[in-house]
Amino acid sequence: MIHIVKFSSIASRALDNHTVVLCIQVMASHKVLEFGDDGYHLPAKARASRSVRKRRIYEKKVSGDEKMCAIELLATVAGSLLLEGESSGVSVQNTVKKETPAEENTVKLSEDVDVRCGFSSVITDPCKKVENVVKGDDSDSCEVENLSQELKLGVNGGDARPDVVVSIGSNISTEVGACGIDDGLHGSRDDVNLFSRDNDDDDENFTGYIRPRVTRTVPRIGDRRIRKILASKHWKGGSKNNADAKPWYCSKRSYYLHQHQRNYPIKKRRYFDSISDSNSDDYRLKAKTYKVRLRIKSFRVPELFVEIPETATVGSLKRMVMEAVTTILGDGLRVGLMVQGKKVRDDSKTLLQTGISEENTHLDSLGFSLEPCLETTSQPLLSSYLSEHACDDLTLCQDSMLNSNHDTAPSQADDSRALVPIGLLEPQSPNRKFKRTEQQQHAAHRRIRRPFSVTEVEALVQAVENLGTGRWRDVKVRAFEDAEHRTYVDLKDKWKTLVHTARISPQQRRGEPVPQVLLDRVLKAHAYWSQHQMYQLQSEPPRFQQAEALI
DNA sequence: TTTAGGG
DNA sequence: CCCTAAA
Repeated sequence: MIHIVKFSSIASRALDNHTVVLCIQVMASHKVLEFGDDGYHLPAKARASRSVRKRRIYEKKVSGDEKMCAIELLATVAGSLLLEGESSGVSVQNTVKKETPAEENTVKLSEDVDVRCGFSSVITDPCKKVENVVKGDDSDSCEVENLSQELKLGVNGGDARPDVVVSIGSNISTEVGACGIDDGLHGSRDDVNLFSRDNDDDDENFTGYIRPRVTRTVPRIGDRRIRKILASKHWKGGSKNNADAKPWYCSKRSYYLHQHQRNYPIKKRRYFDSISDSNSDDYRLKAKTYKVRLRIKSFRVPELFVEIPETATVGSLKRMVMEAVTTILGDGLRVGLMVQGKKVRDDSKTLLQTGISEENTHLDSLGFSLEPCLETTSQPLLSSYLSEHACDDLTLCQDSMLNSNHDTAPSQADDSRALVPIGLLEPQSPNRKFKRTEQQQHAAHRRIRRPFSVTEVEALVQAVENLGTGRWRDVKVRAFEDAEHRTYVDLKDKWKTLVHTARISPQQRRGEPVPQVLLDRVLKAHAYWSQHQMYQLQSEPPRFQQAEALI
């Protein structure tokens, strides 16, 4: 059962040499939710209100270059997901001391990470429009000195897979490790660090990052190379491609794992061996009872693009990031497991069968991922907390999440438990709870269904007869001005369905029957305006009533 | 913001 | 109803 999940930190970086590092601490399934050094709490309103949303501004697509020019915000939540095995009773704590906004275009991130157990992971982002959420919060326009450009924060699509992950922030080095069940016999339990990026200057334009337990100055970033990283085409991708979406980092991870295998402390390989019972009646028997504890050392939130005026305060920025993160978490996450680059989907397999507990050897290529929750079998990981405390506030978030996720292959939704039998996951109860709320959430977002009454249909038909089928705004003003809940889009949609209804047999129609006479008028008007669209485009649209006679 | 269509 | 590309 996962008791504690924390985002231990989040770092963002601006392109203009200004760096802002934010830290977030999230304690899922508990109530703590700190944000940065302000002790930020889960926003009471992480979702833009309907009204806000309504008048949200649609922006022109930002050109690639514009995007680039905009502050490249590297939002990296290098957090630690702490697992607390209930059975073992091991309580893990992760402490991250936050950052120090620098005055000189640099920021120091100092932290003290002490994570005992966890697994590194990456959230393959689900959300594709955090902007919406964020926008709802543009009210705070205070002063900010360090941000000179507009921060563009965006969340990549479902199957985002950046070439590179640039992380500044803590826990960048992902660590995957395993240790025997904590029996206290092994006082020393070094972290298995498979990812030391130290010598990894790469080919990938890593510009800098901070490792745990290190205080370091983030290099200034003025280099456009970053763009490549952030604006990587790989980040985009329709949700429909989610079917085969794998956590983008998988391959990368493997890569790094191999690259850094040498860093793997040999002594660790003996870790399990030492666990064997001293009495060791039967080694093999004991072996089967081995327990593996996996570590989620950190995980990143892929990308967050936030739009914030330069006059905003750091505090508001943090809030935005918070909301973005919340959004991502809001939809729930599930765990994906990868062993040696292969996704393990068969939940029934034992770890032994998967080759995880036998020797440590396989751990080298063990990888976890946090993925968007899908389908009904999904395993919301962090959502339990959210569902309990922030459901109402995450509607919009959920919306976007859902929209970007429901196209995903359901087949992925079943591998989450493969490696969690350690009792780290305890999905059942929290899950169901989440489920309900999720649906409720969805329902909450979607406007309530309001079937058109015959009277309304009449009014609509009348208006269309006169105005034609291309002036919904006018139809609205003219016939539904007072019907606040009927937008011109609604009217347009209704007309669409009316035409359809009129064309199908009465038996196939549903809902309150529309008088045939009206349907006839619908058809007639539709036919008419189809023939006379030209008039609409031109100056003198003939009156339907009159023109009708001509037909 | 509206329009026009697909989902 | 929703979501959006386009206009």
